[in-house]
Amino acid sequence: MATGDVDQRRLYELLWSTPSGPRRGPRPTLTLAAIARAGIAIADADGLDGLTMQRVAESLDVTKMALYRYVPGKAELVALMLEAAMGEPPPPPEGADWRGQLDDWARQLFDRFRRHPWAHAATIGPRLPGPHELAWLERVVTALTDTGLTGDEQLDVAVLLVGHARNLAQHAAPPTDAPGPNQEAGLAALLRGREERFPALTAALRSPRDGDHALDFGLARILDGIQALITARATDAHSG
Amino acid sequence: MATGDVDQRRLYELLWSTPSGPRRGPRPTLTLAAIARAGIAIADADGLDGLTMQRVAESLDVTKMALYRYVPGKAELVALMLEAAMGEPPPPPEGADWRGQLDDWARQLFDRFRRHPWAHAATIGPRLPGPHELAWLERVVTALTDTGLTGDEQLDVAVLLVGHARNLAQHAAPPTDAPGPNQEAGLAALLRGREERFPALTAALRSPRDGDHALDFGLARILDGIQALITARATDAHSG
DNA sequence: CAAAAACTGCGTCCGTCGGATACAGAGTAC
DNA sequence: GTACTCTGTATCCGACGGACGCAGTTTTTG
Repeated sequence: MATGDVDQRRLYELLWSTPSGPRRGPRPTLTLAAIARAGIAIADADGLDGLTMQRVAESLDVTKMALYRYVPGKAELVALMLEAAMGEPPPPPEGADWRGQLDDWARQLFDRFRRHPWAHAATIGPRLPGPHELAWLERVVTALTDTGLTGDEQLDVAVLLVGHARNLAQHAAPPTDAPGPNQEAGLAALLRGREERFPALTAALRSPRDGDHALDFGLARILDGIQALITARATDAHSG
Repeated sequence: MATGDVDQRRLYELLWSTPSGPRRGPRPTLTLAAIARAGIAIADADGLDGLTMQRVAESLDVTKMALYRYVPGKAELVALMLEAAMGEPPPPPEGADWRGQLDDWARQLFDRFRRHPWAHAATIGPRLPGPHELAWLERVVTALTDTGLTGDEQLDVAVLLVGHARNLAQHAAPPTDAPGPNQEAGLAALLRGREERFPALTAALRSPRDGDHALDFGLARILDGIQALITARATDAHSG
């Protein structure tokens, strides 16, 4: 990853254009989808640092330079991989209210991020979103329609939720991983011998630990906060 | 950034060891702090991709390889930069309750992340935290002592807040930047001509936009949610 | 049916980056 | 003063992203 420059115009066409009509010349041996799939497999295993044009090409039985006929560069390849890895958003659970919908939505997104650890790094900074990404966003706003929240607030909720899901995916190990030593074990080791410097942390770690509930905890607090706002809005509207 | 391997033992010594006693040989011309400072200046300007050992060395009037006498590699340099860039946590505002303390804490952290956009990428995945990072954590847990939350929950609150501050720093432009076109302007342009595909998003963007309040909004919801939990706990304790 | 046009895949080359290694000189302890 | 140790440096290497131009193949046009 030493390429920070993205060809915005070409990336837009790659993300949003429909398959074009009849072309001249020999027919391509590869497809964008296949290239993205190959890249995802490599990045899932070895991260974005392990993702090289060379390896992608090898896994497709092509030369490295052949890829550049399809993709302008590595940055755009990662963007395509991200769009493919996120995929279509799942349908909202039937009969669920806004809270049930958002809860499910956040957990599904968390799962996507956990399955593709490189996705976190790939979603830093301003980006050109793809159709799938916008479809995920659309789901949140749809769930919040008729709750009394303004459009701004609906988008802010989306930002808040996607941030939480993404952040917690980095703390959690990928699903295939063995249990292994978690973050807090290392924290406890670090604190040993420094108890008087970090007394509150030491005390917090002394209490009984039962599994990792950070996703659930944060999600519950966020949804509680949103619920309080919606309730307040409804009360205002009725009384005003 | 093509170095994902970190020498954990040496990094621990670099982050946590005190300056050692008298040494033999010629005295070093550089200090770890000066190197980290130089790296921060470069990364602030051009990001982690613009940060090369060569450039850091040049800005210190040394050869590239001289840096490796102080730092095992680039990954460890970034870790040191992060520790220096975050700095000591600010003192809690006087007389503030837990909510006031956490609100101020989150905004201060947000500010640090906004000033150093590369810090987001530098904090992905499991890491060895430095003294400053643990001191920031300690502040949160201290603020939540005697609120009735368990140690687990106090840590979960910290994860939740740091995630929000960090996530929103990436949406906001660095403080020195001109206003410029924000994210939502690009979103509106993307939606043009696709209104029937993303009806809810289109509607949300049609409502009046007045500035970017995503940080405030999310922070308020999170703190509301925590407050609700604390209140419920207190009620349980009194009635049980 | 022939020829031009367009597009694909590939071989070669280059600049840059992170890092290993070995060496010469400088400063300190005995 | 002498031996030892640590510093800064010069040189070298492999890997990577990407530019460029060539040859072959397929479709369109006369």
